Amino acid sequence: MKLLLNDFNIKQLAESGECFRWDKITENSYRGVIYGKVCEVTQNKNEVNFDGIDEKTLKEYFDLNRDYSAIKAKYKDDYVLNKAYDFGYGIRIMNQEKFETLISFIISANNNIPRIKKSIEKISKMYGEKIMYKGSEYYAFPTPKALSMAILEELRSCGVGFRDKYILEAAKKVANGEINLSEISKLPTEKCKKELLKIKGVGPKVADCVMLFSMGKIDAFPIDVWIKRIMENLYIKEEKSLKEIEKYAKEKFGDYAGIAQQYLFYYVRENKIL
DNA sequence: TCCCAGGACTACT
DNA sequence: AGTAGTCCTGGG
Repeated sequence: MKLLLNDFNIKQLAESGECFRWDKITENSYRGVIYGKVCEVTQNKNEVNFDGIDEKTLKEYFDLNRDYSAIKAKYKDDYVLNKAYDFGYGIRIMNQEKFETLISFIISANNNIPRIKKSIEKISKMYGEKIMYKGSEYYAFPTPKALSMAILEELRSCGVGFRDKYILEAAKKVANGEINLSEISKLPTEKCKKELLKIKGVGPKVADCVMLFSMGKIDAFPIDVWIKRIMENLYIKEEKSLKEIEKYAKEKFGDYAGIAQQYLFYYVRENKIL
């Protein structure tokens, strides 16, 4: 299926750090394992070809119904943000699967992106279903039930380290219904966050990432070390606590704080500024 | 060898 | 309420 898209760049998305299951195939094509299927995206300028996934799912996953240019235009007086928008052109806030996002960001704590990706691949291979695509094997991210039956030592062998117990506990809670992620996602952002924080291994940053990248809560503003640095150095001009930075960001960026966050993050990280 | 990585938990005030 | 110390792991 071919679509003409503005504000879409699969390369930027795949490397943005909000998703972990996209890999480069050629210079302009990427493959991702999403919603239990393999999706191949080939892009030439604004002409984007999708294979493997239906249009409805794609529009949901890539947030294609949102007008990013209109949102960016609201902040045209913000010099830093505009630099970030230009640099990260094509980044969007995706709607990924909730359970996968929860586990992925539990793994992300005090970790780095290459290792996070490696761990998720291993977990999928060990507990997920095999998918064949163009003659290659891929593995879907496991269901809560499948992952809840994992053995701790096995999980540890996926390179997740001390997070093994958090992953297993979270999977069990989702599998037995103690936590219902889709119900939680219907709550307003602050209440939703409160529920997510009940899960061990989920702190403020991870909860915000889960809400932003899988629950459509684009006002969520995850604060990692990079975002802390950029906010303190380029906006607030002094050191602040995480709570104060969050308050400042939500006042400054409003309902679209999460979108601003994602561009700012990509901008500072890729340029290694600050 | 030590240090760090998109934090969170624990154990203290 | 707020804050040091500690934590798997592997790449530099």
